[in-house]
Amino acid sequence: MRPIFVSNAKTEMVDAERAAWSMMSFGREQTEVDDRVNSFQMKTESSLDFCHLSSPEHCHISLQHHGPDARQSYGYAYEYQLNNDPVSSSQPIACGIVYPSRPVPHAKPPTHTDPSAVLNIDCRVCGDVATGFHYGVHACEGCKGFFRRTLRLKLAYDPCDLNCRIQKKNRNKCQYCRFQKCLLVGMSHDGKPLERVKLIYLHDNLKAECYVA
Amino acid sequence: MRPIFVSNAKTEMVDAERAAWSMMSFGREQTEVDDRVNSFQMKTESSLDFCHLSSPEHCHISLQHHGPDARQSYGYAYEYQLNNDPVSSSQPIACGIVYPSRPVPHAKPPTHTDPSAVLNIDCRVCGDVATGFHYGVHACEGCKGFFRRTLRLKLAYDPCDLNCRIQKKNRNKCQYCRFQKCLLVGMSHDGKPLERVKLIYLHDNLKAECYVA
DNA sequence: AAAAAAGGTCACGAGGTCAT
DNA sequence: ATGACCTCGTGACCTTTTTT
Repeated sequence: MRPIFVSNAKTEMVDAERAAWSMMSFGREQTEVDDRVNSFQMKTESSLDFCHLSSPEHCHISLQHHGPDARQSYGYAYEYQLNNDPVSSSQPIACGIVYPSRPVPHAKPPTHTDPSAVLNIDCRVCGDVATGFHYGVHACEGCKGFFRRTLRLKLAYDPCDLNCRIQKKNRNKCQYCRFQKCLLVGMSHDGKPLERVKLIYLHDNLKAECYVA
Repeated sequence: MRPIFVSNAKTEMVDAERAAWSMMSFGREQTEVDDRVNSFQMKTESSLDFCHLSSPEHCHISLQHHGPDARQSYGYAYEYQLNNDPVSSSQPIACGIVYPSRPVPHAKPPTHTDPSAVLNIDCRVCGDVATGFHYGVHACEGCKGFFRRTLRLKLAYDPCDLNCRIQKKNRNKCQYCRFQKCLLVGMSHDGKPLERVKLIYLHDNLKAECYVA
């Protein structure tokens, strides 16, 4: 767990009015990294723009390379903290994923059927493996389809006040609570819940997509 | 029943922590095979990674091709044994299905209503023809319905300590032992017992999905 | 042109039905 | 009570549209 500092990264605010970012401290959770990632760490070890976040939360970042040898998973997790107070410390925030913004040339593009290409990030609704950023949040194919069907067919489910915990193995047990969870984590048909999402370009082909969870 | 050995297969552990596989011996139950399958047998006639299995059981593997002529069923059953002890012998385990990892283009996938497409797999409870993967195991319509009713109506059966052998022709004779058998082979209301599933890549487009039941 | 996300498809299995 | 048959929600996989 060697803490590093990231700064001077090129950032793109998805919702500039609301968010501003503060100093981040990273804690590496995994020891194995490849050369490119090490160099990324070298280059980014400086200081980020300050930002505010309405509801700071714990944060995980997962790194992934889709290089020529993508079959060896490079995924590993970061934790970092942002401060609402630009000067002082320690309210942890946001959750996201870091991945190359575009694949290395000659690298086989990852496909759905290629197990090595799976994002190392969980579906925010049920915890299954997320296949992408769907309706504003990282979600698995199941929750993506469920949300799409619900809106498209204007489905209404039997109300439930048990606030069921939605997990992969039981996500089909309570449609009402599953849909509530979809809304809770920010799924929206009108595009990304922009005020919660922010992109950080950490390195040439490494991009962080962070959001408040 | 010509026994073959499979090894050096690329494996993907669904639950790497739990399972490790041992030497497998296959016994062909059907004599008619097409060229591709013969070549598969040639190529894979070597030795598998060793593994442990918590509860070894009898095992069936069914091969299936979804080739251009998928309407002719290529399904046939394998029996094989795995050993917990990598060196010596004979505790049979696991049950699975082998199929191409991706369908051949233009091949019509088999459908439910197509009689030729019926899985050549036995119900793990009574040995009748399985109609699918129900409650986590391959089961016939009868045992599927029986298990569903038992849970849904919370039925309790007269205890029996005879450990009755459940077969198609006598499966309705002892409800208690039938339900015990359902549980024994791993039937579960919570969906597939995923932690028990393992994929083995036997050949380019042949994949085995094995589970301990 | 390429990547990502939205949207469509359909085999599959859970659960219901009802003649037996 | 059983089980053959049925309906329908699900989600893996695919195509289309949008974004970069």
